[in-house]
Amino acid sequence: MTGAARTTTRDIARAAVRAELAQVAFELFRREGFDKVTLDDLAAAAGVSRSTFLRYFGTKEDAVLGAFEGQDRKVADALRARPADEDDWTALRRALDAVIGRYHEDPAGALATTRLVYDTPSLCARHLEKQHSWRPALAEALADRAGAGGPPAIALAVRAGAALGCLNIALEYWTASDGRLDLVTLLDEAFASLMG
Amino acid sequence: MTGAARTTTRDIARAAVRAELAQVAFELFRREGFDKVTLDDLAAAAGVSRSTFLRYFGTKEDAVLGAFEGQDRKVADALRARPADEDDWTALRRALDAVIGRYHEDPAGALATTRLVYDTPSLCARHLEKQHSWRPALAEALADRAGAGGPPAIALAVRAGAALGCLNIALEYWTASDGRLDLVTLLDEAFASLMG
DNA sequence: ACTAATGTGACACTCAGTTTCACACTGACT
DNA sequence: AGTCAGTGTGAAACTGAGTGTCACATTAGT
Repeated sequence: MTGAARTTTRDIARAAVRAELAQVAFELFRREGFDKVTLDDLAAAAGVSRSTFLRYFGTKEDAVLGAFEGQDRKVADALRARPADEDDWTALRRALDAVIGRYHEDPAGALATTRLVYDTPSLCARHLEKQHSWRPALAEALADRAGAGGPPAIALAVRAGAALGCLNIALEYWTASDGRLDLVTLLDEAFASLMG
Repeated sequence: MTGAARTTTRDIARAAVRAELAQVAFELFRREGFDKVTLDDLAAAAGVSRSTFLRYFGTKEDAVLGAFEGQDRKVADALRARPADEDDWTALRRALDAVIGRYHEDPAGALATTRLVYDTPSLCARHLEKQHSWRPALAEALADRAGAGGPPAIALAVRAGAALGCLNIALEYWTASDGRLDLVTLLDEAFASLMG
């Protein structure tokens, strides 16, 4: 039974190749535009075959959106780590800090990625689709925090969804300002707009 | 100059054909599953050529999602029609009544459509993408209501987004309950969860 | 009745994504 | 050392969505 999820040397090499491919793809997309670049172009630029490229990323979009992978779990974990007596809104707001860290570490890269995603319809669509699954994950984390006897499930879903909406809108404004506005401030403002 | 947007006899015929094609497509999708049905199947079933089908609906998805077309404008108009002194949340909640009317008129059909969209990934993605453009439209309507000196744009965007989130979640729970739960109640509950 | 605009079908084409097969490499076991 | 299974890669054929072009028919306007 070798099926256990052990991290082997091979996995590390795989991850490195994957990162390299994503990098090459991203630069090509930025230079030529996502839609103008074909899978053949990508494969040629990366020095692999079309087959190989598609084995690393099931779709062209995933070569870009892989950057966002695992963020849902990160936020959900951060949410579960918040003190149990904290109200949902504060906990959600704090949990989102786990995600916006990225944007402070590499603002230029994050800005470029966000731009590419926002103004490429197919990327935007896929991104929304993936984010759609974040909401149930956050709602579940909220339920874990609240334990039995907390608010009904629909309330938790609404709050999780609203928090994610705040994140998206804050990112939108941040991107529109070329990263000049402060993301933390924007996110706080967004959350504040939900009240009253 | 015949370019003016006059409704001609042709337009009426076109709309009828469009509705007919959508109907045929919908039944085929429900019976066989969206992904199993090819454009050729659709064309054959509808008795037109593949070209013609694609002229009526730019994509396979649009044959289903055309049912939702114009809802954004309907909600935005309803929003603008609300009294100016009403608070944003109440106005948004009331404006959404313009949309859920459909679900009361033909619950079975609405349920079937919603189901099909929700559990077909490509349809779900396109739907989310289209709904994405509703938010700015609603935010603009809120801005019109508030006039100058109202809340900042980001606040209106957040509220519009949250309201749409409520709609989606209410619809989700309604669908999950096979239409047995009351949609209006669900929507009220959703809005209530935003407060406190 | 003539003409111009428009709807339709046929066809060729590009590209994404799937599947299949063959080949090369690596690591383990004898 | 030599076989053997597992795995990554490349080549190729295939399906299906969507685009573009062209010819033909129908219909509206004069």
